[in-house]
Amino acid sequence: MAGRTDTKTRILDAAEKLFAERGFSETSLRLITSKAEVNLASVNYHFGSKKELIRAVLARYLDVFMPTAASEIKRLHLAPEHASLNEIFSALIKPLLELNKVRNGGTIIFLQLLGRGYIESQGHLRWFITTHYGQHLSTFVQAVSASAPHIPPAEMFWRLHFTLGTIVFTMASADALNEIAASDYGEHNNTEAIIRKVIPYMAAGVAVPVISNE
Amino acid sequence: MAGRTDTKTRILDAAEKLFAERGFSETSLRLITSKAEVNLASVNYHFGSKKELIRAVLARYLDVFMPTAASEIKRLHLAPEHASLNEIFSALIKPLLELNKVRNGGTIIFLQLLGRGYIESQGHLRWFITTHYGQHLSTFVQAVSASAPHIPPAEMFWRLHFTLGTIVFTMASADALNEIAASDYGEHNNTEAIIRKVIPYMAAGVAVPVISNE
DNA sequence: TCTCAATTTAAACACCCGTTTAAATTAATC
DNA sequence: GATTAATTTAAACGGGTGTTTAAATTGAGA
Repeated sequence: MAGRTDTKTRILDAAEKLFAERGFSETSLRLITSKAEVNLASVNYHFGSKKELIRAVLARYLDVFMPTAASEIKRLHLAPEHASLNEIFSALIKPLLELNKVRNGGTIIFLQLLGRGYIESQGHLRWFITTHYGQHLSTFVQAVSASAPHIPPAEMFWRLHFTLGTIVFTMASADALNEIAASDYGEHNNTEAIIRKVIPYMAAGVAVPVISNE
Repeated sequence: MAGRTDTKTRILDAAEKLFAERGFSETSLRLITSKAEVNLASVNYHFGSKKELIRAVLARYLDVFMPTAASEIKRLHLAPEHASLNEIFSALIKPLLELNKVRNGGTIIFLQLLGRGYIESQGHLRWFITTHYGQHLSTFVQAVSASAPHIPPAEMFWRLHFTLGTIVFTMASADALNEIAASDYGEHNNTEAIIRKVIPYMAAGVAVPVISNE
C-alpha cells in the first residue's frame, strides 16, 4: 500500500453525497474527484468504472443496514409473527437511524440513493440487491406476510413495492417538502420525524383488506 | 406556415416516449430527432431548448388531465365532501385512462413523466405544476380533506405527497414489476389493474388516524 | 409569378463525458 | 539503501452533448 491511504474512502464519501442530491448520471467523475481532492483517474484505478463505483457506494450502506435490519425483525418480541405491521416497520427505524452515526445524514443519503438507483438504473440495481441481500429481504417479507395473513402473496408483492415507492420518493424530495411544510405550516421535521410519519401510512396501506370489486 | 406541418407533434410524440422510458437526461436530442425523423436543429427552432421541450411534453398531458380530473372531483355525487376517499381517488381513473385515447399508452407515459420530472428536476417541476395548475390541485386537496376531516392540514400535506410517491414510483417501475409478477405469480396486469390495486392502499394510508405517539 | 417569411437542413461550435496511457512518485520489502 | 510493487498524476483519446449558424428549401399571399 502507498500514497494517502484513504483515497478510496474520500471518493466514496464525496460520491455518495453528490449521487444522493443530483442523481448518478448527473454527477460526473470530475465533480466527484474535485470535491474529494483526488485525481480523476483514481476512480477507475480503485473501482474500475463509474458503474462499479455506484455499486460500491450502495454496498457500503446495504452491508450495514441489511444485517442489522434483518436481526431487528427476527428478535421482535422473540416472535415476529405476532408483531403488528406498525411494530415491524418501526423495527427498521433504529437500523436506519444508525446510518446517521456511520456518516452525517447517512439515513437520508441511503434512502435517496436507493430511490435514485431503482429509478435510474432500470432494474439493474433491483437485481443487484435481490441477489446480494435476498436472504435478509425475505426475512422481512415473511414477517410482514405473517402479520397480515389476509393479504395474498401476489397482492403483498405489489403492496411492498408501493411501500418502497412511498418511502423512497418521500426521502428523495424530503428537503423540498420540508421547506414547504416549514413555510406553510411552521413545521420542522428531521429525517426521523418524517419516517415516523410515513410508517402508519404504509402499515395501513399494506394491511387494508382486498376487496373483490364491483 | 410551411414545411411538413406536424414537425412539432412528431418531436413531442417521440420525446415523450423516450423521456418516459429512459428519463430526461438520458435521452439526447439526437435520439429524439432521429426517431421523429426530423432535423436535429428543429427542436431548438420550435421549442427553444431541451428544457422547454420537456415542459411542453408535460404540459400536453397536464392540460388534458388537470381540468377533467378537477371536474370529475367536483361532480362526485354532486357533493364531493360526502364521498369516500376511495371514491375520490377512483374518480381520477377515468381522466387517467382517457389519456390512453389521446395516445397509445398515454396513461402510463404521463405518470412516468410525472415521476421522472419530480425526481430529476429537484423542485423545478413542482414549481411549474403548482403555479400552472394550482387551482385544479386545490380542488382535489379540498375534496380529500373534507373526506378525511380528522387529519390536520399539515399531516394531510405529507400524506398526499406520500401518495404521489406511491403512484409515481410504482408507474416508473411498472414494467419491471409486471415482469416479476408475471414470472413469480402468473399475474398479468395492465395499467388500469395496477391503478386499481394502488388506490385502496393510498386511501387507507391517507385516512389512518394520527396517533399522538409514546 | 414573384416575393417574402416560415421552415428545414447540414455543418460546425464549444464543451463535458468516462476511460486509458505512460511516466512520476510514493511506500513497503529485502 | 536498492529493488519492486502500489499508487498518484497529467495528459490525451474518442465520442457524445445541447446549441448556433448560415444557406437552402418550402409554401402562401400579393
